[in-house]
Amino acid sequence: MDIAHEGAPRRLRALPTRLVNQVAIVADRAAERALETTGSRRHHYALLVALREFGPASQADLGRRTRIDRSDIVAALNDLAERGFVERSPDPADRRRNTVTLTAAGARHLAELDQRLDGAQDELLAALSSPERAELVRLLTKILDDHARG
Amino acid sequence: MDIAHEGAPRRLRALPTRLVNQVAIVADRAAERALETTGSRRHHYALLVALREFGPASQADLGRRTRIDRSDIVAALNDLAERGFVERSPDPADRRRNTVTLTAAGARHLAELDQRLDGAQDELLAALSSPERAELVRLLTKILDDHARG
DNA sequence: CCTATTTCAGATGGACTGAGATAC
DNA sequence: CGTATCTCAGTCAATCTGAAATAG
Repeated sequence: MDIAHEGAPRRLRALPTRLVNQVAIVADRAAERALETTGSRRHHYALLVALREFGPASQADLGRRTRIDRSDIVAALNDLAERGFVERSPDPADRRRNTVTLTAAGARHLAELDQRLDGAQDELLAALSSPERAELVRLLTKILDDHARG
Repeated sequence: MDIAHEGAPRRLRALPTRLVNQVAIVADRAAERALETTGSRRHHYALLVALREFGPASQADLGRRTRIDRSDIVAALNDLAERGFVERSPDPADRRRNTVTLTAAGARHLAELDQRLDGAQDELLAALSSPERAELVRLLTKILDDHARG
């Protein structure tokens, strides 16, 4: 028999660092489950989204946009390129860089992931009203913007 | 040069599962840094808090209270027992169980961790007002309570 | 000379699984 | 018998570090 979150110590229930950590576990599980059958993970999704929104970019740029580590970018792009969802080509203007481009197949794959992840959001936030969801997003964004300036 | 969170794709900035995940990274780092010199980590802290709040408990109970996996409980309690912060004794009423007890040294150590973690909360939530912090805790708790019932 | 980009090899900590031994 | 507890061994995805090769 499982004890619900109400069974946790008061101190832990009121500790924001812990609270955020626990909600992230639930959130990550929901996102993982949503992507389960797609062959993609959160990193792949974030990279595809960045390419759709900003157009072709270098790997270093993608890392800054998504906050994914340079080294994990390499691995995720290898996967995506193998499946034909992105293409890597050398940047003639700066030969250290790869220009990464979203393919048509990649855009279609991304649309599918979008839908599945919308479902994961609803699952995570089922207990919250629309204004509550908006407020949560606002507060989390405020925290993140504050720390990204550090 | 690092791009702030404002530089992230709009879709990602508005995606709660992602947002929570990113804030959790910041939160975990703050908590880790706060505990850095203490020889304890988040698991140790959660276990000590549970023992203080509920008194002596079996390892299975501690796992339910803290949502730490049975197997990670074993490792964390090994550490704490080695340092004299908890004691394990067989439960005479049910000989499958260990009764885990907080020692005086453990309580002193816990008081130190409490203080350090208070600092980590302020660091994480620096950008939020008091009512905003309370609202964030309320919303996160609501999500967690909702999912703990699944 | 120093910095930036891509890549690889690996460390680390956390969440989790499976199985065995023991006891209810 | 089936179930619960404790323990160990080990998997897994994600975060992150260090260093090499190349190029600005």
